[in-house]
Amino acid sequence: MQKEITIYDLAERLGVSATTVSRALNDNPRINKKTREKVHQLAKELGYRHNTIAANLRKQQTKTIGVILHEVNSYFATSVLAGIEKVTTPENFDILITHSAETAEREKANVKNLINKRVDGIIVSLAMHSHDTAHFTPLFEREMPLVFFDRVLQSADCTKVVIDNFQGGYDATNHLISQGCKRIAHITGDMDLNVYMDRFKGYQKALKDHKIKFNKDLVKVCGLNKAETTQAVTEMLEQKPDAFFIPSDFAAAVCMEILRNKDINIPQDIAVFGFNNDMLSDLITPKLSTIDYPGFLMGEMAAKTLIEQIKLRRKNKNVKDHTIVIPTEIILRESSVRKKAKTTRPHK
Amino acid sequence: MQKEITIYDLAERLGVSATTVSRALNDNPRINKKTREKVHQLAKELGYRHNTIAANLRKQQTKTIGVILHEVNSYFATSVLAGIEKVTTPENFDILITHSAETAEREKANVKNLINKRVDGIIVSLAMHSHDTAHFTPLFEREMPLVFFDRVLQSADCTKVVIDNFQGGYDATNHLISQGCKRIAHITGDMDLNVYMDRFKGYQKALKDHKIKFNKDLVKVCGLNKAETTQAVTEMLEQKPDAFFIPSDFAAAVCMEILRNKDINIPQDIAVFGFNNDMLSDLITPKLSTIDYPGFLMGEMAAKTLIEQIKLRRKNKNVKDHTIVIPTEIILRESSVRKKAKTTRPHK
DNA sequence: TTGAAAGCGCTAACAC
DNA sequence: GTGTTAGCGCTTTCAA
Repeated sequence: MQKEITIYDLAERLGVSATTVSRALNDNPRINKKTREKVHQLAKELGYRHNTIAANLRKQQTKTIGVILHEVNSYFATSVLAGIEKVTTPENFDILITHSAETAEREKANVKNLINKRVDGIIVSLAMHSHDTAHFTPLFEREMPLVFFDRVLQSADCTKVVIDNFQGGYDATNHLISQGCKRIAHITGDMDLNVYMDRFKGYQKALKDHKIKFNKDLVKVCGLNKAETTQAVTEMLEQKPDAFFIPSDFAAAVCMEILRNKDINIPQDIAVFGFNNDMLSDLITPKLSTIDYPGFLMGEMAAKTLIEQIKLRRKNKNVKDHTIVIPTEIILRESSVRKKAKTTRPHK
Repeated sequence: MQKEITIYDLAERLGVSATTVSRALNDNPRINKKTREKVHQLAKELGYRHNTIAANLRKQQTKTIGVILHEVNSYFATSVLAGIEKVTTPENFDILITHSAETAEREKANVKNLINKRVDGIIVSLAMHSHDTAHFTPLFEREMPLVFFDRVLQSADCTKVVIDNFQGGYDATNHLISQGCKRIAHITGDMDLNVYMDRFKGYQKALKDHKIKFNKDLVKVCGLNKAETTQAVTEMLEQKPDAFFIPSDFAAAVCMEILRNKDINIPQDIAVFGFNNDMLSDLITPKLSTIDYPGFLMGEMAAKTLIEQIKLRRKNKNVKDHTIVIPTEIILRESSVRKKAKTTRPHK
């Protein structure tokens, strides 16, 4: 390609200095209105494009927020992203999305990449398999503005945005019990992650509150993908459960398919309860009861807090860490409601 | 934060020049092995991080590919992304994902942003509403390596990766006819887009080949989101169709829900046919017949071609534009198969 | 209101 | 095998 036009090219043609051009382009108020217009005019004519790279290098800031997601392929992920965008766009921050495909290795590479790219701050949800979290220490050392959301680092001293997973697990289980379920199977994800651990605790608490003895044979941990869920559900059926509480709508849908193939009636024979209120929970038959997961709101809160941090940091002020807990909401649909009138609610 | 370590800091401490440090860090072969090791060692100790921005400015290349998607929230989109990543990762290209949320305005802003960020090339699928495509001309002027995929600019002289939408539309319609359907409703998206136009042409051709007269009352264009699809389907029912060919799995699923609510039997009363082979097509009941859309392969091809272009361009060689057509595959499931044994296939 | 000069951190041409 | 020097394109003092 022909070389890109620079501010020097503009300056030369207009007989002014590059400084003036730069100021004019940035609408600096102390530039003469006429000069400014001339500059803008010529810039447009010649197809000048601001070189973000050069500006970033000079300004030592990128106005970019790195986002590390564990996966991108879900309604939840896109909701979070939308929530983040809602607050970054008006603030003129760009976002750089990376995903770790649930592996610690990729997560590590992403952290490194984002540091090298000198993002101004990072929003992260942990990968399923990232037990060794040493790769985050460079961020702490740099005092990089950092917000964990959803799947958070329990130990770390940093800002977190989470939903009340305990309450969600409790509500789901409590509801299943109210429908007469007594052998509630719980197929869930890695308990090292706060989200699954807390939901599990909620499950246990609800059982306890209803004097149902906890039975560890009814609990199974797996990757919650199609293959592993299929296996877990199939094995679990030997325990003769009368309900499945699977805190992932996708995995719950997989479970429902298996039950259907075996001509098991949902919810009469076995009730099913998911988690997330994903798009598909409202499209499958019977519709899936679930816990609404306000991804948009989480993204919004995370971005808002992060930008605050970034601004404080620029002023060299101290950031105080805190945890934001977002309430959940139970969504009752056909897959779990045995009694009374159906209480169906549309997907938001 | 404390300032980041630079190659000058390393150079000073080691009593060598910055050049040497730079070379050592980049594993330049003409650097002494011992020197290289010392540099790497100290870099690690001090937590040195390569400054991508500075390097990019200097090298006049970013090793980054911009991707403009019309939306991110689909199995197709993530498949494409995965396909792109498969080829960019080994080539050490980063990808910068933007989405236009189906609006021309956002698309325009994204193009501008990617130019300002000086990406080395761009892969784009058009937004539904981007009729005015003037915002792409800066890319052509710059001879920016550019590949359109899926939703392409019909007019433009550039490389395109598409699937055989005509064949897909033909196969779907042909199949429905073979199942005895005669009044096949077609609810589809903006016909200015090649994808919908070509599927529509395939639909027409199949009708013609079976001597079924084309009836324009059975065709409706809408946004294919939940609200618009609901309205379109509801209105269409007045035409008493015996099949719906809706070239979007999501919209087809919405349609099926409406039919279910009206106690219309699928496929006996009305058959339904989608497009894309999305995740959900295999999870809903009855399972949705559809056309497999090889997103992963498309992403792969697009990225491969783009990187070729980028490399040619660096050598100042000419790029010749071409169109790559990827074949589709019909997936027959319960929603459309009335006769014979069920031919169900799992989602890939 | 404008300009000169310096520098962000890196790489590469050229010299030795 | 290593160093000197210049420069990528921009912003920002400081001075006028």
